[in-house]
Amino acid sequence: MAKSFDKGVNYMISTKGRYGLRVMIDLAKNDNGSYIPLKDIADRQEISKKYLEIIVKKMVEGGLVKGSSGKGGGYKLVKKPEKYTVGEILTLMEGTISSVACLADKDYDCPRKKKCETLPMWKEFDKIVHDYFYKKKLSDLL
Amino acid sequence: MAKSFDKGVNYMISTKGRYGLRVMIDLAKNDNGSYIPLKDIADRQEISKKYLEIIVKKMVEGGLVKGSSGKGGGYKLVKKPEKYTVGEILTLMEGTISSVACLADKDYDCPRKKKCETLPMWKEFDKIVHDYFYKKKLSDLL
DNA sequence: GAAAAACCTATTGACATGGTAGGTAAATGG
DNA sequence: CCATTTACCTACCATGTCAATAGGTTTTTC
Repeated sequence: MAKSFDKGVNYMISTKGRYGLRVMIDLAKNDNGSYIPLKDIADRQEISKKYLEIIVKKMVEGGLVKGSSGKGGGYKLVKKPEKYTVGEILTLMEGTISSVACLADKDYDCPRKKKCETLPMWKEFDKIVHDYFYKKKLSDLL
Repeated sequence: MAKSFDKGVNYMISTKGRYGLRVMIDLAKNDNGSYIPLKDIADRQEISKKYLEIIVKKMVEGGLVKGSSGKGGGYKLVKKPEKYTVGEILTLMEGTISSVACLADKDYDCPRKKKCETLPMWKEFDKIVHDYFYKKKLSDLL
């Protein structure tokens, strides 16, 4: 199941974000009111159920979805698809969506910020990224 | 010199890209026709010279700058600042600028591409990123 | 009470990141 | 010609993430 092209290199969005988003889409598309078992999602999405457990755990902790144990259990969305932004999903899964370390931690105060020639560009770019993903709704992907 | 906030997390742009860009800017700003020693750049940029060696090596290999050994040696740009795009610099330093693995390798042919609900978004986003960084020139940062 | 499901804990190998250390080769100025 | 300056080269390191796999426990329903 491992994708070799996914290894090593540092992408902005890892499998956590990509798979997480696909789980959300799957939950939205297959919503019938009751809980959807992870096995079904794993089968449809062709992702190992075991790995998805890790992904979905984060989504439960982050309040994106809720789970129910036992027979007839599974996962479901807590809001309507149009109420989720792709940005909030990716931020939860990736930790941050910032392109550079300097901007990811709001508390970090760079001593070079006054004279840094690149900071304005990173800020501008970060805003573009942020705007793109937070304007996009989960419902836009269905 | 190590920045704790820079560790572990996967940012789109690592120190290689950020420092590399700052070296380029430094070379552009301090261009007087002759070679600029790495020590001077390291001092001005407050980055360890040893680490910068690794960064600059990539830039030489990639043809962004040229170096000259011996006394009076150092590095210089091979083109005028307005002839460099930020995109080409970052792509060289980071390997790729693609946000997701699926799109980074042009030869990779995803078996799910037909039914993937997220692929169009990644493509759209990648284009935004690409356009942003390739329209921006090194000279825009001086 | 069996089955189905989430949930929990641990481990793994490979690799990137962000450096450090120490040495060799080349070119110049005096 | 030789000391100095500089790039250039090779190796190493600790830490952490990534992308999983493995196996067990709890919860719930039929």
